[in-house]
Amino acid sequence: LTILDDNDHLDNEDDKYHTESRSGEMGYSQQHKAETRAKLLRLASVTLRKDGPDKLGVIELMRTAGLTHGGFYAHFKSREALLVEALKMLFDEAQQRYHNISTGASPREALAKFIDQYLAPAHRDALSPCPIVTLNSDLLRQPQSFRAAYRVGVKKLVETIAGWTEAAGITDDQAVAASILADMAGAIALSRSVADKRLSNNVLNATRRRIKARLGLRDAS
Amino acid sequence: LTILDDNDHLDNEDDKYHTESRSGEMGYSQQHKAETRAKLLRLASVTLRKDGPDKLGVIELMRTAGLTHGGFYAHFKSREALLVEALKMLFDEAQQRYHNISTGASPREALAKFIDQYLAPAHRDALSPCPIVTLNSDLLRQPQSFRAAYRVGVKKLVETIAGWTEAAGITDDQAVAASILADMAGAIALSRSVADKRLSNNVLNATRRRIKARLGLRDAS
DNA sequence: TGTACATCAGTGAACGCGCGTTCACTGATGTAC
DNA sequence: TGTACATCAGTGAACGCGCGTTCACTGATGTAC
Repeated sequence: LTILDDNDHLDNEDDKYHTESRSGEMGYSQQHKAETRAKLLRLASVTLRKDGPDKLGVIELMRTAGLTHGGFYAHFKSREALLVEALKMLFDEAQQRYHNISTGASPREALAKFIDQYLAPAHRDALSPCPIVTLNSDLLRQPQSFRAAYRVGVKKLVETIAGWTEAAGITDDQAVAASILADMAGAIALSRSVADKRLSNNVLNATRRRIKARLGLRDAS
Repeated sequence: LTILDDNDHLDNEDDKYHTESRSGEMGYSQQHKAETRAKLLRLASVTLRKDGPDKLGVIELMRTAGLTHGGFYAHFKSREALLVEALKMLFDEAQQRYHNISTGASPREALAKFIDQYLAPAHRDALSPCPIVTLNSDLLRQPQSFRAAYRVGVKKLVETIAGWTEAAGITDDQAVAASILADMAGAIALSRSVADKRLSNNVLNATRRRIKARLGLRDAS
């Protein structure tokens, strides 16, 4: 009878699955559609981050997802709509990383961790997860819809950082938070365009120490 | 006879023009070819700066120059070669602007002028003449030839700034010069992605004051 | 000076290719009875 | 439970378009005699 209980349990879960996913629609389930859309967005955001907005193609995306290109328009109004959604996803992911950094940490710890991670050589050498680093030059070349989403994303990130500095009793000035982000993003960008590794590392180190000193944070190295 | 003198003068200029321009070649003059090439590069560098590397097209470029697309290959080996040349031109122009800033000015004056101009709201609101601002996100997406030229260009700019700080008796550390450039380029990029004009201006002002304080320069505002 | 010839920047058709979008369709999966 | 029907995500041919590059050519401008 324990087995039966188990079976019941599984049946219940299946029922739950079906009622939640099939909604009142026919044909493919809404969950299935949502999963496909999520998959497309996930793939699109990777391409957007890696190759930029101009290289994000509908046909290539669908092929990567194992689908044919015509089906794209069941999920997105246009390529531009996809671009905006993918960009929002990149900013949401950044916001999530900020959230993870600050969870269980004091504001000062969060700031220090954030700065250390951002200005680590590993960040320079990898595909940056930060949309500001990967996409700042694209801002003025893209349509208004893209710019608007970008600006909303930056605003939220700045507010999160300003929240930390305020909670740490340093300052509630958003311009300080914004210029820290600007300074760090610029440092990553420039460290990438310096061939000399020693000089490149020095740029990151100098920036890290300077920002931390400015905020009254201790620097380990 | 004054008229004759004038005519002689014109004739002489024509002769000069012909001997200088026709060189030893036949058909079109070398000067004519060089002028066309220069025109193409000038137009290409504007497009590169404005619309980015991916939007710089051979056919569109030739049409803008009033030529047909086939003739392109008399001047450049490939689109990629054009891209690299156009990029070099942008960096050369930047280097020229740096030179103009420092002519007839003390190192400290040059630094102050440079910082003030770079972080002016006018820079944020215009198409940036600085290749770092306009192209930093493109670096990792473009071919090696592009990256190499970009890195050479940045290196020269950093050396020029380091030359100023050294001559001013501040520091001979290139990492300081590089991180100033990074800070400023980042500030312009971020000020553009902040919708709130007041906050955007504050980012620029905060960055300017901070950099000047760091270098021991007086700030007018 | 005048004429024959050589050069080569520029022309424009053609190449193979990829793009975003549309649209008539198919077929797996749901509901209704 | 079994069967008829409806839905709609996904298919794939087709659309007009633009891309970078090649190539046989043209014709303006030079040199040679």
